[in-house]
Amino acid sequence: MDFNHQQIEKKWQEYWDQHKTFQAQDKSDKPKYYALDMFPYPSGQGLHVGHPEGYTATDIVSRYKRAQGFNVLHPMGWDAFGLPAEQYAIKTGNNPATFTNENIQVFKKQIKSLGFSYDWSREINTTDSNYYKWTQWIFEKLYEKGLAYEDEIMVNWAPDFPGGGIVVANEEVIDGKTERGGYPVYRVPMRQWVLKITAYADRLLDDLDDLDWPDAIKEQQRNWIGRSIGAAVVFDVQDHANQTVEVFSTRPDTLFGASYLVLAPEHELVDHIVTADQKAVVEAYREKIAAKSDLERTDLNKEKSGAFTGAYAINPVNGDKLPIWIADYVLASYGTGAVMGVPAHDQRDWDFATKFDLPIVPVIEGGDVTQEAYTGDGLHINSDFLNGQEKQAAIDTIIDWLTEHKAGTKRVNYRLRDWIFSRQRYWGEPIPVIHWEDGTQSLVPEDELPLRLPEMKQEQMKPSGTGESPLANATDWLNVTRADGVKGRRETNTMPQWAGSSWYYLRYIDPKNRQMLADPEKLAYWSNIDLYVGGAEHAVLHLLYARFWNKFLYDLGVVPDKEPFHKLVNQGMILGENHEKMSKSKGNVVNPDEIVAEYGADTLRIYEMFMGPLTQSKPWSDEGVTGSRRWLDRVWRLLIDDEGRVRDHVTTYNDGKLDKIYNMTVKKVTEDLENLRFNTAISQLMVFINEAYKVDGLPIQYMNGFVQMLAPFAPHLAEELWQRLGHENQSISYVDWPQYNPEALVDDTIEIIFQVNGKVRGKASMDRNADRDAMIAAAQADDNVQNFIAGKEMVKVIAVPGRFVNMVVK
RNA sequence: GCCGCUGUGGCGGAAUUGGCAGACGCGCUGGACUCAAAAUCCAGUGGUGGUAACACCGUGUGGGUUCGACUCCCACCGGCGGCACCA
Repeated sequence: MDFNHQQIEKKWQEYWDQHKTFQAQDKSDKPKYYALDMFPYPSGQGLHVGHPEGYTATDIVSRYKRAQGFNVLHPMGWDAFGLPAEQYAIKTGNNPATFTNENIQVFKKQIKSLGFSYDWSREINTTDSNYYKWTQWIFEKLYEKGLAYEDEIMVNWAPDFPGGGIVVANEEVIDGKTERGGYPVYRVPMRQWVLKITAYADRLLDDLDDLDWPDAIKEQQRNWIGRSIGAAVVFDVQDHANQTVEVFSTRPDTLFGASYLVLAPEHELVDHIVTADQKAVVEAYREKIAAKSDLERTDLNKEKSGAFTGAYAINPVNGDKLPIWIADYVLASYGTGAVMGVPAHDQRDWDFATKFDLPIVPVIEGGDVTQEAYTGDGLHINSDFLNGQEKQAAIDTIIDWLTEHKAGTKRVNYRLRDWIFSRQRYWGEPIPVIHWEDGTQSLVPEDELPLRLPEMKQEQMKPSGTGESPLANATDWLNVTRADGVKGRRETNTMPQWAGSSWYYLRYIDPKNRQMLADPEKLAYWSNIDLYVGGAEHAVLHLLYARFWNKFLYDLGVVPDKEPFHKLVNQGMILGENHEKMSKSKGNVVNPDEIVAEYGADTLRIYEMFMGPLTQSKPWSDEGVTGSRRWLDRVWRLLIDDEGRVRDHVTTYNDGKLDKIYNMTVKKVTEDLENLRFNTAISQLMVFINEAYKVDGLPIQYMNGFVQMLAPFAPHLAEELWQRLGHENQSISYVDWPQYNPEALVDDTIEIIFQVNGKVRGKASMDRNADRDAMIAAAQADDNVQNFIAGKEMVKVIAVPGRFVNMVVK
């Protein structure tokens, strides 16, 4: 008879709840282990089969670590601010808070049905004012340190976004479109809140080296930060004695090859230097550019464009007159917003110079600059004092020269921009700032935090579409008066969804603390996170922002570690049966609730872990699910008879037949768990069960050990078996992990492979201590080996005792 | 275009430091049980040839290093992901 998963799973989930089995201890002599999942956004869609994959992985590790004697912190919470709830609220008239809480309840029920060993007493919710009080507190600290500021900057404006136009961060723009929904993004100047993540650029880059993270993610962060080292070079402008143009170049050694300068169209100098006869051309060009979205400026428009300002700059190194152009291939937001055009040695400049017929002067030997730019190394030519030098030497020389002549300096630039932090939305943390009518600005005092979101009606929640936030409609909340009678208006923008998730891992450590973000002693005990599992899609959003906030909090002395997540693992995606990404439109979506109802949570857990390596994407298979259930039934039947009693062949007598396979299994499963190789661990458990079916007597000791090893994977079934095997009133969760006896793994005889010219021609069972000569003799005596060596000249014999003999013949 | 990952049976995937390729599971085939079916248990299952022993071929393609290569090196092809005028 098969086991009744519905009954067993309900029973043990209730047991765990009632006994608070998985509550982490705040104070303990045990070593700690902190296993964290990326907390979900509780969407109305409910759980997806991708969620349980990462959650099962951390749950297995958590259960394994508890059995190893660790005090384990394994929490779960809700990243519950976000646009979908607000859009739904606007559409239906629901309150986003109510709606969000309903979604959370659905998610929680689904997650609980999978039997994860979360410490639910530490559950957090980013939309809870007791939580976002501290999100606001961190913002205030950033503000006080000058790292949160308001500025008129070029922002990413997505006017078509559902529910009204919105500003998004650079990290949220993919191919000139919004990361969510794919709406076109335009660069427009707006007054917005910005966090100075660039102040941490070097540390964010350098500290990546010590992290145990997937290379792909580290590489993405490195690219995103994009540090480049070069020089700033200052050019005087002809006929404008008080104007200079500063350019940034990673190749200052090519300065003698500069034939023009290019400013970004938005560069402030343009208006000052443009000549009367070029003014119309420049203005027309700027208008054309302004109407383009980012996508049109990059992807769809590889052809260079630009306009001549009529002005000339003076090359500091040789006094040459260089025409100053504007062109949109130069970005206002990077470097100084101006470049020197060296067409001979930069492909972009070459394209531009070719189009506008500007001179191309080679200054490095090599390549054919009439065909394309030459970017390789070589000896400098046409370069006065740099002639004959190679690239690096020339760079050093020119930087010295520029510094000495006050015409430039060494300079480091980053691709990383400051984090655009304000959103024109209702459903987010209010930014705790007040704008006073006397023109000053102040923070909401710390003792007045949290600054709660006001309740709003459906129609008030709609953004105006002009960039004004809906909170501007909350008149009672909006207006404040100071003790001295000065009137003020609250900041109406809210924080982006990434705010709450940038520090949530800290709050689990002390979730109910009203005095501080978290108790320093508790932080010291639990830091750092030992294992963090989540999807790779957060490579440069959540993971970069969280590192930034952690470093800031570290500088404040609030957190003890300079990095939040020492070990990060990205689970692969679970694809549909047709090997494509699951999506409603493709009709290949699997609902975990159905699997749990029909086959049980243990089956889903085993199946998702057995599919393949955690980090790899792999397709779903309904037949694979039934196979996993079949195996659990097979385990059950091995031990339990039709009446629900332990079978007679489970015995205290050990005939030794399972000694080797049992000890091998303990060894392999333990090692695999340490390395998150869940698929091969399960496969080893299967091998053990196959062997157990072949013998007459099942030693109770081995069956206990097996059930313990099964417990992290299939906890409900394992608890039930554990109880039936005679362990009444005891959860398996804290029973010591089984040990193996290395001696049991060693056989007296070993199979030795006989090779001829590297090909296997025979094998024989030999004493494990057989020496080289004995092995070679045995090989030569083998009939089939004889067929291949007879009459041939023996060139060489390689023999590794205990393994193989290889005879090389000619 | 640049960077990272990846390519193994019909399918998902195994394979310490280079040392028996295909563990385990799915699927399929056969057998046992059954009046029969399902379920279960047992066995087989990379291809070709052979009754068999065994032989030859085989880890994306082509070369190389080695006694020996899925594993290391070079070149190329396909798939996935990221970045993409960042000077």
